[in-house]
Amino acid sequence: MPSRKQTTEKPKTVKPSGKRDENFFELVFEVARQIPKGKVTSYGAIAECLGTKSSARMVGWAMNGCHHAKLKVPAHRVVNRNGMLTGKFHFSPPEKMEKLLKKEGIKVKDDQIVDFKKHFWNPVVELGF
DNA sequence: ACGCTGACTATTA
DNA sequence: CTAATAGCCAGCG
Repeated sequence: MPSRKQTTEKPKTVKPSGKRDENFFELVFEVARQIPKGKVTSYGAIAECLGTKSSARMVGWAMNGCHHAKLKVPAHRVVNRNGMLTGKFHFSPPEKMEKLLKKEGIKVKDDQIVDFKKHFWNPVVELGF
């Protein structure tokens, strides 16, 4: 095989539309939209899927602009590694988040998802990484 | 331009 | 076991 520069290169999926990672945000939104109903994931999982595992904060921060995105992003399906709805206060109203989760069949107790592992959706695996 | 903050996570004490 | 700290990167004052 030809010598391929493999420095700290991130795998990154190639967009069929030929659009590269315009912004980290778009990529995060895209993955978040792939989350099936009744499933949840963590910022770190998405970050890892993008190749920036160490920058889980950027994922959550990108979510901050989810309202700014053209398409809707199921940010309510994205929680922290503990399954806690840390970002519920960023919703309007905050209770909307757990309400949506419960509506999708996910039980939330004390701002925390019950059986989080059970509903966990790994983008790295599901997207075919 | 510098420093603080933040929807996180992993490691160490 | 829980608590504190470091690493992360971009926006905002």
